[in-house]
Amino acid sequence: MSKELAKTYDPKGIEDRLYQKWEKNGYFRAKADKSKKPFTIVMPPPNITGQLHMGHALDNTMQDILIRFKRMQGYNALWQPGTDHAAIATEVKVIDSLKQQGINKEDLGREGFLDKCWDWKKEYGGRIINQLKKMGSSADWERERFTMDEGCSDAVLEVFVKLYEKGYIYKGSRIVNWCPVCQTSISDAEVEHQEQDGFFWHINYPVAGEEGRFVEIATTRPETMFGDTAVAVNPEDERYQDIIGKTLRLPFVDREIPVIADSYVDKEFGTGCVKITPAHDPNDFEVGKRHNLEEVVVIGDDGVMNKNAGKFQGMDRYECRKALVEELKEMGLLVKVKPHAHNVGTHDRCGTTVEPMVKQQWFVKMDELIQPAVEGVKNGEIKLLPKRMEKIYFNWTDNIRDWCISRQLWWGHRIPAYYCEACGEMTVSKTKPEKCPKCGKTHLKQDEDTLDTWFSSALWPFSTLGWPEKTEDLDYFYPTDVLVTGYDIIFFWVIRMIFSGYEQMGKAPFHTVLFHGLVRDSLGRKMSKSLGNGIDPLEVIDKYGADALRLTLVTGNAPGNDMRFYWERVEASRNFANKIWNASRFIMMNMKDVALEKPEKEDFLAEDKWILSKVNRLAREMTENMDKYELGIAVQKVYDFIWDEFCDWYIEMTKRRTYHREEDQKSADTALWTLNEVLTQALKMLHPFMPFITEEIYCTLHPQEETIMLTSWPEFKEEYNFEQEEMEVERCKELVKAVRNRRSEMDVPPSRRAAVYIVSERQEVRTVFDSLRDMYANLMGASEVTVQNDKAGIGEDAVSIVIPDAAVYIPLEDLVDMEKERERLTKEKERLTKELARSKGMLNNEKFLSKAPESKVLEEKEKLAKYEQMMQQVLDQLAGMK
RNA sequence: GGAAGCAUAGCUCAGCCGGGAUGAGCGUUCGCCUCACACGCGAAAGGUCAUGGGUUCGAGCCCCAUUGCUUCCACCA
Repeated sequence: MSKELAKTYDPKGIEDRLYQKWEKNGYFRAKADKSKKPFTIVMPPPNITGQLHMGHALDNTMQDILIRFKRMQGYNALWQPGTDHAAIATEVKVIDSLKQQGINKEDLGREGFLDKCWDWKKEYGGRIINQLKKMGSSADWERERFTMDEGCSDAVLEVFVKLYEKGYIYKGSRIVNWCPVCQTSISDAEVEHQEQDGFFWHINYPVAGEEGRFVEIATTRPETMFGDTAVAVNPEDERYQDIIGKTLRLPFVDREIPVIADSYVDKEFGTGCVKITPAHDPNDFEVGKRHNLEEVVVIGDDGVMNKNAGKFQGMDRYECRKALVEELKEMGLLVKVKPHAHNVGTHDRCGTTVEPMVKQQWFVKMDELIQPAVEGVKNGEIKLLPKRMEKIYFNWTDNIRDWCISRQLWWGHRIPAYYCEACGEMTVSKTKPEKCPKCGKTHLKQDEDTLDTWFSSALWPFSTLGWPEKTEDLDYFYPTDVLVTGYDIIFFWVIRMIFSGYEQMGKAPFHTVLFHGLVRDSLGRKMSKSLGNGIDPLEVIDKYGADALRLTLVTGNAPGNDMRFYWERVEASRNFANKIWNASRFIMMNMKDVALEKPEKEDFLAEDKWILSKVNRLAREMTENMDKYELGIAVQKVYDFIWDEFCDWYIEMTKRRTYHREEDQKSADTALWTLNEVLTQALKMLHPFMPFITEEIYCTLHPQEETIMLTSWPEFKEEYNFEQEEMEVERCKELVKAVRNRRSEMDVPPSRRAAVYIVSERQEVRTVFDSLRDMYANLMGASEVTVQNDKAGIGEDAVSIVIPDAAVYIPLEDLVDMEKERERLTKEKERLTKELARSKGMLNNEKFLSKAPESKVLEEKEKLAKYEQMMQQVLDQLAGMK
């Protein structure tokens, strides 16, 4: 009936084979179908430049778990995949690779360069997709999209034009973050603040017309002084009242600049005098606007000083700083230099210090657009998990600034703005206008800039479903359900998707955002290329299999928490895979040539009902935790169930029946049926976490079945709830553990069997131990088990154990040391004395009795009775020893 | 400068509604090649739940303060 399985589980070969089967059979496909409820997740599109790392692995594992779970629950589960063009990241890579061939971007021209980018996409865009497949991801790959494919590009143009027409997108001359290396503007979200050790240079600016009088300013960036168009002091700073309105002479360039008063200046900080450089500092820019100051640009796009820097023209900004300070010193204008640690904005892609610059750029006006996104999270329409992420979210929305969306790059969606070369009129339109609407001339030129890569990702939940077309998919699958992503892109992506969803679709793009943390190394450090401490998920898969990797990533982790990843944890996961493999192998070996029929209810033994009841409740607990997105808890439960309850207890309990099938075929077959049934259910519940091994075993176990992934998720059924049998078997387990413990303590060799006497005055207790004797006797190495109501016939040389409601005696003549026995019993007595004191203390406490819930009081009373009974046993035994 | 998170067994971490620290994996010790599995089986040792207060009949869990670590945000030149 079943085929043989290898002794140890080897994921190699199995995983690829199964994945091909799944794909070929179209199990991942989701089609709009009104008769079924949809469940949708859009995959955060990985960059086409990307290589699978642990972050992707975690992200995809979580999504796949949810998708597989919902699919088994009967939902029409769509996992919508795709890749991101990753504007700047890709452009940088392509430029680098061209450089290796001695080609530069400009030589190729825009068209030629874009061809190279598309070549790159063709070559590497599929790489990460294949890597995701190695993970077992059950995304609907036939729907794979790309942020720059035709549909997504159309969506981008549509949104751009719409927002422009509503006045939400504007072009303006504003201070932006400029990366002199990448030579493009970047958004605030792309700026990373890093603490650096710098200096505070105190410089004297001579007051015009007053020989020998100076104003001392302090700056961290002296090279910007050529762009100064004022010096500001606080209007209430009494030290400088007389100088407000006077004029200073800017060293080197001999330009005259005014001293102005502005409350932005902090009297306490530095010297209280601030040089104002509107063209190169965001604050100064604002001050400049208030005071109508000129904006003098002194640093070029490449970070080199321009002609406004006088004799320093042509020098790099940092070389200039050095030379300039040197000269100021010689001129006696440098008052002092103080070390000063400060935060410097750097470009998150290349680490270059960002240069604030005044530029003509495109912006999205955020204040109104963000409102529904704020509301949606506030009123619970969108839940962020864990909830603390809401604080981070609101912190950003409360301080929202307009979004700079234009980039001076070629790879990306080109801004659909057209300029008339004759009259300069600008037209924003999805397609290039035939002629200028103002002057009618036909020479129109498109804006050179492209859009921030996140502009297109913001539309991902609906652009991938066909928007702006009114498609059936869009109608059926939107809004999507859950977004799974790292908290590191909450600003870049999550917020922008939310406001875009509300604005374009009138509905939130998803109802839940499940955040996960970072995957760190064994020392808690971020995995990074530069540290070289990263673990490659593909290497893990190669060595231990995708299931082991997935299990490791999801075990012991709560939503939003970072985790540490190291090889020992993967080994533990691999061991678990092997454990299930062998348990299954064992069951199948026993089932060989046996035709199973569902037993009658009365055929089940207590242990069968016990495990059926356990797996039944497991189904409920798993579902509850999955619904709460507590994947770590859910997987822990199925793990414990399989290893502990099922393998270590139930399989062991059934061995006597399955080994001796010839003696009692019915009993053996009932056990086999139960083993098969429970294993099948456990496999189903484990499937979302470990899809490959569960599929392989399931299909071997049920050769007539095609796949586990389309079977239904187990549900709690009252008819399989056997509380009585659970209690009885648990009682026996306690007994077994107690006996094993004693044997081990006394160094009884496992091979030595011994008689066990169980003494209890309670009839119902004796009945349990009596009737279940066959099940547990072997597990505790008993040669025979006698259950009686007194100590009659038990020799003095027996070791004793006290368990609730009973005393257990094991005659072990030669091994018994009476002194040790007494010692042990005395210790037990002490322990019980303490417990009794605690319990009595509580029950004598009037306030506990009056205020605690009744159930708790009852519980405590039961405990007390139990301890009193056990104490009695201990005292009896001590008294009986002489 | 603002905010958040974390602090529980040697290590890495779980711990739902406040009700005996209920814990897991790894590691350690002891005993086992028990006919599914040594990637295994059985047993054990190991915890002032960071510190100090408070609320409560009762606190790892709630409140306040303190310390340490981590992270995010931020235009103090």
